[in-house]
Amino acid sequence: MAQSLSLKERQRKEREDLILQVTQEILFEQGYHQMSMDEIASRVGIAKGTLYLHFQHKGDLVTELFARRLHSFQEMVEQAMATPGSPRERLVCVLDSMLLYLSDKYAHFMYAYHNNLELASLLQAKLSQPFTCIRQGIATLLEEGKQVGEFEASLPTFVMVQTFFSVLSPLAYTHVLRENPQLTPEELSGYLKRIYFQGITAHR
Amino acid sequence: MAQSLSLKERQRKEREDLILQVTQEILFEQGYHQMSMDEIASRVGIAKGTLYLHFQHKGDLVTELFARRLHSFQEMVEQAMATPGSPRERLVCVLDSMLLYLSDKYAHFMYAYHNNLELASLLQAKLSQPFTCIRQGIATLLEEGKQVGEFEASLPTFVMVQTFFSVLSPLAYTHVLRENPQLTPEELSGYLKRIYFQGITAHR
Amino acid sequence: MAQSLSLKERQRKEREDLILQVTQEILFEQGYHQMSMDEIASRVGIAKGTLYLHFQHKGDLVTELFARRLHSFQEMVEQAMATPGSPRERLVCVLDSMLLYLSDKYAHFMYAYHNNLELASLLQAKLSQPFTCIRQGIATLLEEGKQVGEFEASLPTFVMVQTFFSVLSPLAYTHVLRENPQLTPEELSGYLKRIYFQGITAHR
Amino acid sequence: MAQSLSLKERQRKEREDLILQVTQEILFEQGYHQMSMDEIASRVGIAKGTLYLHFQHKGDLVTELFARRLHSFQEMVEQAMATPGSPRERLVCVLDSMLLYLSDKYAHFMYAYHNNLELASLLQAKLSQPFTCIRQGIATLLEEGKQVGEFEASLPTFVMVQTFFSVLSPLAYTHVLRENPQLTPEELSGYLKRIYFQGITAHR
DNA sequence: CATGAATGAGGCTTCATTCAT
DNA sequence: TATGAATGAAGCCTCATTCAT
Repeated sequence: MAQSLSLKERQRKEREDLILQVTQEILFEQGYHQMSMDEIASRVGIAKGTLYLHFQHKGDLVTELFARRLHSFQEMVEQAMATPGSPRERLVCVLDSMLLYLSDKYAHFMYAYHNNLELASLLQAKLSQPFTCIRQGIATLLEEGKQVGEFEASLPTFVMVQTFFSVLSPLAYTHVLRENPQLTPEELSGYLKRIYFQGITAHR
Repeated sequence: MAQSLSLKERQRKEREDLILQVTQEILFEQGYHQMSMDEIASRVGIAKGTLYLHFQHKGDLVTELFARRLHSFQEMVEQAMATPGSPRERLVCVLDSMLLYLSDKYAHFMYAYHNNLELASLLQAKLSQPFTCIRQGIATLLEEGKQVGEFEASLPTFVMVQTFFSVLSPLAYTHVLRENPQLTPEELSGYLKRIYFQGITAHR
Repeated sequence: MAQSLSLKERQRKEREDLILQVTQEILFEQGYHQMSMDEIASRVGIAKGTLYLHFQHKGDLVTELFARRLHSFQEMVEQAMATPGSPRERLVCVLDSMLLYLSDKYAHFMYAYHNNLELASLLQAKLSQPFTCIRQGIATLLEEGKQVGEFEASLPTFVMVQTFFSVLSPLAYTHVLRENPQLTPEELSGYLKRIYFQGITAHR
Repeated sequence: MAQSLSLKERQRKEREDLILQVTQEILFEQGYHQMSMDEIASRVGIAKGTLYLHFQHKGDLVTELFARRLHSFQEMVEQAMATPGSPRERLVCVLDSMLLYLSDKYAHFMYAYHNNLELASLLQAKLSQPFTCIRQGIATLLEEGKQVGEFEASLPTFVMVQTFFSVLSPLAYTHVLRENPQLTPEELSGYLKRIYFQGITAHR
């Protein structure tokens, strides 16, 4: 009986994941407004009404998608941030985590997020907290690096943080990899790190 | 007679410009989907049907807007690229032009472009050519810089090009300025150039 | 075995009564259209499918509710009609019963009925018979009253019947009580009887 | 030109009237919720979207219908109330107006209003003012009649007002006429007035 | 019998596009 | 050429009803 309940629960979760996966794909292909509930249901292989048993509104579907993805993203980053080592080493670790994350299936999601103004209002509420946490963590690492002389103290931290995210923007990252198939993600990651860290290193 | 036609032509062009200007504004304010033909016509001060005498579809309106803006953007960049000086100096010149461009009224347009996935399919065809030209120009400058030892030769040029655009992505640029009002565009521009050029400078 | 069946029967009837009671409440609170099968099931504490074991359609639920209520209403009225006394006294008795009925919990049901056109088509078939019986009984009393000179003979009986129901229409009755909380149902009942009976009394 | 504009205006108004007329009919036949915008458009002979050029929401359609009908109803009643004569005579005049009103095509509308709880919330805002005015006028006449000894002073005025409306409730009125085709509206009106006025007349 | 997840028809509303004037 | 009323396809969402467990 408990077995059976847990089975149902599992199946429900599996379907929810499938719905979110399909949502992610269509969102990537077509954007938020072109994405229709009909098409999601049809691709998942369920009736339209069934979608609404899981998510009450179209917006909730997308909000939940991003919330879940960002949550796992945040966990990954925070784990990397807790690695022992110098600020620079820890920042490298964070960068590696993020690029690794981007090179897998979730890149699609980040791509959609960074390229759709219309999602902003939907998502801001749910997403601001994890984003702020992550940025704050990066900022702390950068300031520690400034104090030990690793990073250039005359650069404002928030510019360094923004550049950190710009350099490895999922848009740029996935675009480069798509256009240059001979390049491995690791190689690209190496190049980007070199540019970024050399760019912010303190003058001798 | 030819005079009269040319007058009509001029008036037609003026109205087209006005339509595109209004389109740009609404696009920035509301995004592509929310932008309605009704509102464009109403703001321009013409009837909705008249819009269709100039642009056959809503999509054409936006496509043409971006094509024209990108064209002037391309001209500006090419002019900067033709400046005399070392590759690095010319690249700085290009960067300055671009950031100047972003800091004025046209930032709106770039902002909308970089934030709306739905525009991508509409625009890709018309925009690939000028974008490719610009990237090619940057790539040439970077390779010249590698040959004279200014830039790090072991970095693939296309990574350097992509990073060039990432660092000054209008998304990041306008975002930083909005969040940090005490920062002038010139200061931000200085920081970004310092990071980027130090990042790609050849190791001594 | 027969005992067990009868137990089951009793439980089934009890649940049906509960379902109808809940239906009555929701109908009063929200109207027919807003009333959802989900909410009925949830308030009753059974599964939605179970509702359909008792009533095949949403409409049946309401039809049956009204049929049962009208039936008990009819019984009450017929009992009052059988009271000994003059036609006028017996009519007063009927009126008292009806107003008493309206002032208790069943007013809800009458209120809903008199205020929802959408129920009309559903109910007409099932309700015409008891309504006709009641009207017929009132008509008989009125005609007896005419013959003994209590009521004005020149008024058509069916007008007197209709006016009888109009004056104590549950809509008006509950409305007046709601708007004038200082008035007791008994006082209101007294006023209405005075107006009605003085209105139909034979001229001297 | 002005002619042409006025023609367009007239046609627009004519169509609006037609839409409201059709709305009234369907409302009477089916009730508010069963009434679909599709059916209205189809019966009027226009496209669904065209409805929305005249009325922004389904609710507005009904609200506007009732507002217009009540407005003309109110005007008629107020005119009757201004007639010279004793309170009783003026009240008779009002009653005649109202019953005349009910015997024409607008009875449908009153029927729908008095029988649909779901309309109440929609309409209350727009309708409370004219209704209150009318009731207030009736109340004033009744109180004048009490002071000159025409009407029974011991009856609360608000009960007399409510009974006034109950006796000539459109529901009852149209029902009686429908069931008794041999009865003319004038005859029915005479009977109802006799009952009502005899009912409220002061005891000698 | 009881359950409740799944269904899908149907309703309201928007808006790009057309076309008669 | 300019207009703007009219169109109707398409989208989101609800909820009565069914049926496999």
